[in-house]
Amino acid sequence: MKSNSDKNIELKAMPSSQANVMLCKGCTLDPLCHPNTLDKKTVDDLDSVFNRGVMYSKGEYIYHQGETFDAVYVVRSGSLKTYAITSGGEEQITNFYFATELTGLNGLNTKVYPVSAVALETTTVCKIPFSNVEELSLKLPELRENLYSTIGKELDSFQEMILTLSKKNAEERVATFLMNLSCRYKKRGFSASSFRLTMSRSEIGNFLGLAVETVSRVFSKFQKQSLIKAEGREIEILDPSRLAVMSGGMASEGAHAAQ
Amino acid sequence: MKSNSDKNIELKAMPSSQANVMLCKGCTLDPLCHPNTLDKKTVDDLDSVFNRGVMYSKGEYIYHQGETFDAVYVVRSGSLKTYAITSGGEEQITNFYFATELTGLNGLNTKVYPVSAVALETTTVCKIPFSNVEELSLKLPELRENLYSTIGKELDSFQEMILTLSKKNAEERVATFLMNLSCRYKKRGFSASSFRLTMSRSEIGNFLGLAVETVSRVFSKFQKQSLIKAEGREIEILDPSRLAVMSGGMASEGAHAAQ
DNA sequence: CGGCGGCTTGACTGGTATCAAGTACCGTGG
DNA sequence: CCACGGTACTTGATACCAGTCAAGCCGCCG
Repeated sequence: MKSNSDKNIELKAMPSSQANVMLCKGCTLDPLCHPNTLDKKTVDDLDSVFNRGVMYSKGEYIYHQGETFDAVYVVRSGSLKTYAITSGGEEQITNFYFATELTGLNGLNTKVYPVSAVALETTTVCKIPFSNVEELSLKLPELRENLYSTIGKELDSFQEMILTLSKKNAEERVATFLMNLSCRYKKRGFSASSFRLTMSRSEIGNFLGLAVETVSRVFSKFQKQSLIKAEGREIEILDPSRLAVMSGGMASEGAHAAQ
Repeated sequence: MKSNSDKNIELKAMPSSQANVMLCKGCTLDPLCHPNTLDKKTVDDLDSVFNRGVMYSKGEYIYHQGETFDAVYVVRSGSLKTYAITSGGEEQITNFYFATELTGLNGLNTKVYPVSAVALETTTVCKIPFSNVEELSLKLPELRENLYSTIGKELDSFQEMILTLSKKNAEERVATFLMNLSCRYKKRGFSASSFRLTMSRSEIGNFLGLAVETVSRVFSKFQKQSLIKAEGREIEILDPSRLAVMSGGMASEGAHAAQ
């Protein structure tokens, strides 16, 4: 019942300034949005440049694979997935992103987004033109530090994923995935043991390199073993420590998605 | 016969300044080493700070997993692998790096290298303290641009790897790997069709998430199909287009390791 | 010469994909 | 309100790819 949709409703009912303060707390690029070291004029400039808190419905695109890279996005509420279409025409999900996490950095190399980003539910994001990030990061060492750290987390996350895909079996992958979600929810002040998945079994399978049926079977098996309780997308982690062991002990830390 | 060891010998025989010029041409962080926009004093500073062209023998470590992150490294000749030791104590190779490629960026998040880097053959690298990269990137937009692009390539490379691991079978993985190497060698002015592997079958298997035996079998099969000729580590690509098709068409571009 | 590590090949096994069927759920429209 | 269709999910049966075990070859080095 810690679903983010509750959050969205709350958000809509609030004056936007208040919502900003609430959600930007702990945001990676907070200095960009609330630069207390900058003068009034600059702040006003920012306000006009940033697209703070644009709302997307489930299935709507934040950016498309192939589009020119010009901005990064901070998730303020909700969640999204990024995926690439392979030459074979299949979808490959590369990551999921939740509130406070930053997406879009992959465009850094080719200046074109190598993936598309789609909202998994009603989701709000802040669009931040990359030129501004660059420019401001020259002035604000704190922000620069955050940017590097965020990039590092994204790299870590991918490396962790490579490890998962090349060394772990189906059960270990699913356990890793659940522990990772649990960890990320906890960091955001939600329950670590009880949450609602915002993605389908099929999307989990795609992400983890498993068939839908396999994901489903593992969920069932975990349930029989009293590791979790799963009713549709509602998940309860009954035995976190045992699940952590199953995951190969690599579910912790800041892995998967930049915070 | 385009082996890098020839290169090393050549290098040693040359006056070091000349060697620098030759190898730094096309180097990602060239502006850091030859900053023509900076005054003489600064250049002298750089000379004292940078560790240009340190040589490592096969098996020697450039940096260790867990060490404090303080520098990035540009490979000048030879090659190296980076790997993490998992909680289960297994080795997971995360990438290979060749001349002109940059490694060490993964430490950006935790300020600690999440992997170890080991020379696969006689290898020279330039050690560049990250504080210098940061500092100079503030002054040199060109360098900053390069840095971002390099980071982006590393992200691309990992994403590509995730795709390979979660969607491709053994043959596609090996084909992808060979095409990728071919592409990278070509970019460096070596033959795209004929080269010597600097890593063992076992290391290829580890990297691709396959057993050694599987790698060996795929090499044999490719040979029977006249796709390649493989004599130990000496590889000749006989039918690049067919191999590219086998790889799932995703072997191209700047994927795998930052240039 | 013998030993050892890297590589190859064969036989067998097992985990996961695939195919197939059935159920539950949800939004839509009557 | 219910009927309907579609999607998401589950579960079972079967097939196959790749891992594991085992044996042998080759080249290198002590």
